Amino acid sequence: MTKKDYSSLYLEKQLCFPLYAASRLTTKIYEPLLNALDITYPQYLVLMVLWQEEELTVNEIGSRLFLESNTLTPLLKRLEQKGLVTRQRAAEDERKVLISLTKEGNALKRRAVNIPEQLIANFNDESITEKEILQFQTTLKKLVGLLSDSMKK
Amino acid sequence: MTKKDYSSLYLEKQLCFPLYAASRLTTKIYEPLLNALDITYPQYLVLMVLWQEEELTVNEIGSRLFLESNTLTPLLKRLEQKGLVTRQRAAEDERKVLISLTKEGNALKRRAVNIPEQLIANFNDESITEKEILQFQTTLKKLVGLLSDSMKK
DNA sequence: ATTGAATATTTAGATGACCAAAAAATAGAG
DNA sequence: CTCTATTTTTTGGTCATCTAAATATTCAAT
Repeated sequence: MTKKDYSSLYLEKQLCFPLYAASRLTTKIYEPLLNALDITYPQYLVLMVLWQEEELTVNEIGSRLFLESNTLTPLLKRLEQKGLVTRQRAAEDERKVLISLTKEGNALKRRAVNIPEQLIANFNDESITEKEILQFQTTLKKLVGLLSDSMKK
Repeated sequence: MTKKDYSSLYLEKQLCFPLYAASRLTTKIYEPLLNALDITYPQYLVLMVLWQEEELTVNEIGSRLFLESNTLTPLLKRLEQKGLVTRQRAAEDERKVLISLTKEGNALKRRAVNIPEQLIANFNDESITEKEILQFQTTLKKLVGLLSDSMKK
């Protein structure tokens, strides 16, 4: 009786677990900076989309973040309550809900603009080179593209 | 009046957003396979830890997955309800709760062992080479190590 | 015009992740 | 030995994510 090889099930061998861990840990790193703006990380993502495009429907925001409208609806309501966005049915097609930045939502952009550099400042670590990070980012984006394509099927 | 540069806030420039997207998308890819075993992705992670170590305290599981006990407690209760693990106070230190696999929990390992290869089979894509994935995995692990170190401070 | 399919959003219910605080047990200092 | 501090887990509350189902609007075909 030979023992079966279960090494494929080791956490260290998998890609998915470190992705899951890295995602949660990076979100945590953002937290103190986002607390200062009184927003959460997913809310920050939605705002980043809107800072680029001003007015979008719920689904349009979702397609950029790979989120469905049922996740976004309550999140957007919270952003509306904070006075950062408005939600109104589109006149030309009342199925759609247009999300727009308020003046306050737009103003928050100026307070957020320093966040990326503040994070990078925490990471002047010699063990990972700039070049390695860029390569990593390239593969990561490819991976996201592949995964999202394979979801559509 | 010159316009401020907000390009640092573009989603594409950041590392955190694609990590977040990749994590969620990979979890989704696992879903149909895990549904067949009647477990969720975080439950699968806990089981993978236990398949390697048989019996651990709540905190010991948490340290491997970067999760706190307040996240694990309800999750472990659900695994207990499914009959996959047992939870009992340690005799030598009754503050600790020992989590052990049941016979069923151990048996599930045999049904899970094919999951990794089934996933890889979906990904015979030419746009990413094996070598690139290995490099990616290396950097990802380094990143997780850095992030978790920086949390401890 | 009316019916039926497709599209867009919302709601409901379950799980999970996080913080803060409480509860329970142990360890340590005097 | 007792009191306080520490460790470990649980509880309660909020937000986020997912599936499935409900609602409302638009479009297409007859």
